[in-house]
Amino acid sequence: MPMSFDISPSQASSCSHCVVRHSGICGALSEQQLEYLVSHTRTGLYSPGAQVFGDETAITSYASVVSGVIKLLKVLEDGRQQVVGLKFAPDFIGRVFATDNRLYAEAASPVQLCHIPRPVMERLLQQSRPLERRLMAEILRELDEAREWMVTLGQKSAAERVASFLHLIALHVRPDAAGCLGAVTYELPLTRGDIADFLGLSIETVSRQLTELRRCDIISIVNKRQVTIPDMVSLRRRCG
Amino acid sequence: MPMSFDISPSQASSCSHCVVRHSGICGALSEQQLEYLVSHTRTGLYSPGAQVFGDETAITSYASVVSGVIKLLKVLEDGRQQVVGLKFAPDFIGRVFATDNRLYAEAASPVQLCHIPRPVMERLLQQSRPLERRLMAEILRELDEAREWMVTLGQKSAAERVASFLHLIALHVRPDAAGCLGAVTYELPLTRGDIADFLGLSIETVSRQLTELRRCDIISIVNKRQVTIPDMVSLRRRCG
DNA sequence: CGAGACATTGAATTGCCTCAAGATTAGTGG
DNA sequence: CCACTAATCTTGAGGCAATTCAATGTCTCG
Repeated sequence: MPMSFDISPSQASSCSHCVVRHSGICGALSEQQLEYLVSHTRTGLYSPGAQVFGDETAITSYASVVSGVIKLLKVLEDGRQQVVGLKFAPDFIGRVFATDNRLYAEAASPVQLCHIPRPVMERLLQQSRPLERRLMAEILRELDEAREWMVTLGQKSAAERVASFLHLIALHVRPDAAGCLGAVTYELPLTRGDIADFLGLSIETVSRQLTELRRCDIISIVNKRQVTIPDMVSLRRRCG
Repeated sequence: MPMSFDISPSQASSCSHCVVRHSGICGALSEQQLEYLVSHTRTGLYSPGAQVFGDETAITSYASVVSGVIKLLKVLEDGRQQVVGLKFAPDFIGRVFATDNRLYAEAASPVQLCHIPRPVMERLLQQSRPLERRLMAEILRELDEAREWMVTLGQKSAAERVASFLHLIALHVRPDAAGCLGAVTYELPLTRGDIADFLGLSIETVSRQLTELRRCDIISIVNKRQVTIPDMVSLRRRCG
């Protein structure tokens, strides 16, 4: 089992101007459906490490990330764990058309979620084909990302993995950064331990590779978390 | 680029009793829709190593596996490649709702496919919500499998990876083998090289681990390919 | 200020890869 | 039918990258 701080989410009452309105799946809904959804939504706040969904538990609700980062992880009996996905706002979380979860969802940073009760989501999915399409698009993107990451896990060296991770986060923060010439700066949403679990490396190796990248002026880091990438092209060259 | 033997598929005319009728996605269609589909289907035969779909090429058709095994793989500039998925009958192949491929699809064993032209598939998807649901279910399963495999690639030792691979194939051949007491025998659909690319290991390491499993009587192998697993439980214990 | 979590750095170990040489199999043509 | 070649697989020896173990450094918060 992953470390579970068991911080129960602060439950707020339904928020009419919840960010879910602007989120991924909600552009697919009519005014009326959106009204229905929002009136059945609950906001949850989670501290880093708090468990949002459990493995092998019944699915009672889905969620949409309002802010922060969620890590999806799988755990082996002996405690080894692998982060198999990261969820940023406005991603949707949950296995639709299934009855139970197959992984843990944990807050990586402070997270705000909009919880959607399962029956509500199922009713909307039944009604709205655009919603189903939107969801399908998101799942296909998840599949692409998972396969991309399989290449990193299976083929790349530690140095390349760490570079690929920094690159991945940069693209999430600044989606147009791919061809961007200017510097990109962001706050790392994961601890070294989380990064290690994501990359299939040890904490020490992650740390060493970050140091090496800093030594080569590919990145600079202040306060352990604030990352600046002066040149995305140089970083990309290190991704393998 | 992966080795491309460029064996062009033998094109047969549309086959009225093509196995596509019994395949995964086709149970979701009406008689009329099935008729429409089958009349626009072409059979293709591929030899091991032959490319079915290319990376970064336009999507002109989808396919359904009739027999044999397809490997989906991603390739880095320097030639390293990672198998990111295996497709067995009656799996569906292709990125729906997208315009271009993001990976290579290659025959691992001799393969028979049913090709479905893109416009045909899109029209059916537009018409049939059950088909869309069926496809969604298959994509969700692919996502589950990809994440399961990420754990293997990121966390497991070479010995555990090889055991996990043999276990995976066993479950495909005999889906009920999970709790099965009897022996399971099958023909390996992949070469040592393919297995290595799937597991993120070298060919030599795969070979050594197979030898080791044989030495411990977890498996027996005849003619390099014919694998027998006398006890699935023992094998599972080695999967980590 | 002190405690605890998180991160960095070093030294020693090990698991897997690389390189290299044989063994086995399948396919080919004399 | 059998030698010959090419491809695939196995096995061994040595090297290296990443892990493990251990110690130190840094930040946060009561």
